[in-house]
Amino acid sequence: MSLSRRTLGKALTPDVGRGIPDATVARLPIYGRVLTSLITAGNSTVSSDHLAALCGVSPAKLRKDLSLLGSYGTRGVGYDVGFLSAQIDRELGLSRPWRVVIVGAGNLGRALVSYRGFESRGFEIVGLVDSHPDVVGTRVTVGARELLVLPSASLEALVRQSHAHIGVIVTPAESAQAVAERLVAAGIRSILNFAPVVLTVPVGVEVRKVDFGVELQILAFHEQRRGEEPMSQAMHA
Amino acid sequence: MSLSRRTLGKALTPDVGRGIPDATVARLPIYGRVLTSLITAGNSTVSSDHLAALCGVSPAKLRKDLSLLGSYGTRGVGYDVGFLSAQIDRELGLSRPWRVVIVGAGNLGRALVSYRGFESRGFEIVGLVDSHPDVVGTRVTVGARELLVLPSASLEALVRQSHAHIGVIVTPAESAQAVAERLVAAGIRSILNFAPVVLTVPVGVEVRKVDFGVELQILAFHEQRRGEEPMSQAMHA
DNA sequence: TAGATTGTTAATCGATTAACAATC
DNA sequence: TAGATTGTTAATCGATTAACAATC
Repeated sequence: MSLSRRTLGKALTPDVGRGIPDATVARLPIYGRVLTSLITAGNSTVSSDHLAALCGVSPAKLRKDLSLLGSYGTRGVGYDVGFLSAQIDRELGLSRPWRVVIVGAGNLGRALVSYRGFESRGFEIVGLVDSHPDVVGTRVTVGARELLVLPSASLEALVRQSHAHIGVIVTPAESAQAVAERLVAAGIRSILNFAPVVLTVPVGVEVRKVDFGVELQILAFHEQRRGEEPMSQAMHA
Repeated sequence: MSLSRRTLGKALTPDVGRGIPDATVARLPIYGRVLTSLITAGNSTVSSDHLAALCGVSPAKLRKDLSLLGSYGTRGVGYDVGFLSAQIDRELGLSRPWRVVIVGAGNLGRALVSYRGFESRGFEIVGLVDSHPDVVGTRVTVGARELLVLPSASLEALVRQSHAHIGVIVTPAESAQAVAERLVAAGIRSILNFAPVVLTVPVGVEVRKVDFGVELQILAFHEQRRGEEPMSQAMHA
């Protein structure tokens, strides 16, 4: 009973499976975005040195990461940006649409709805719910479309009818766990959690967490550490 | 991450000679938040098993992490939640106030301003700027206070006069790099970047990045992988 | 003492890096 | 060919884990 349920699942499998390491997966979206901007800029090929610099990683790491997807480069030449971009998108699953439900229409929820990066990457926001009567029934514009804020009670129906894949929790901390349970019960197995709580979910459900407070605290830590140490080299504005 | 092996022979200061590992630092805010909720709930002590379960990590990892801060537990008993919480806050630098400037007063910028988790953790938002004439001059409420949206031109003055430590960039991708450069020139050395771009900053400036798109793409990856594998191994609840 | 739980060790696992042979 | 750059190797580094002696 002391162990979290989540940690139990991965013990016995003899990893012959050729999965991409998590650290690499976490970098693929960055490579993808930079490649997109290179395509827009009209480049046709790019070397690992150049791409790595644009992505803020070392060339060795970049080549290692890309080699895990396959041999998509040309020695002496570099990578075809369009082709590589397509391979990364395919690997990440961006070549098919993913339907997203957003729970919570506060400031942050509305900011997410109007965030252009979703639609442009193939994510479709199929619904937005909120429990606050003042907010229910109002509209939020998403690009060309308009989204109606639905009452909290219709969450399950929304998930089922839209066949949503991903639930985004943007509620206060107090309601997040209950929302997560309702999402899972309705069939959702991927959750993006913005509430400052650790969610407990059944094995097989994937939760990712975004917490501005945590990021700020880590910055504060480094700021403090810097103040403690005598300034060495560094700094040239 | 320069490391200075300097011996300030203080009895109560734990041996932090080579610094807390990044992976541990990233978890400290989570431990801190859970401890805060335990304090609120009236608990006085907690075991590593229990705390680990609440934080979603393994007990071994938790004890290892905490042992890097010092020996703050009692064998056979556990940890005093108040004391441990204070040690983590001190380690993270939360026992002193940090002043934050927010650049960009769009949906997301305003969501951040009204995010309670900042003030409650000792961060003070000292200013909010935006380049859009329609937005400049409007007000945003932060808890009890009200924040006036300042014009972009006053960014440098704001940073200097408030002695801000941290800059938060919530602008569109196009303007983010320019804003970063202005922040750094004005003396900021810690940046939290919400714009979907990789920022280039001088050595000594710390940048952390939050990107919802990246998180969603990683979820999509796992969702796809799950669909591909005929759940043979991998899953047993 | 007997039971509980920490702090630490040593082994393992995974990720990063430098170097270079392969090859365009 | 000569120069450029990938893909891969092997070494290193860092993080995780299981186990248990220390000790409350």
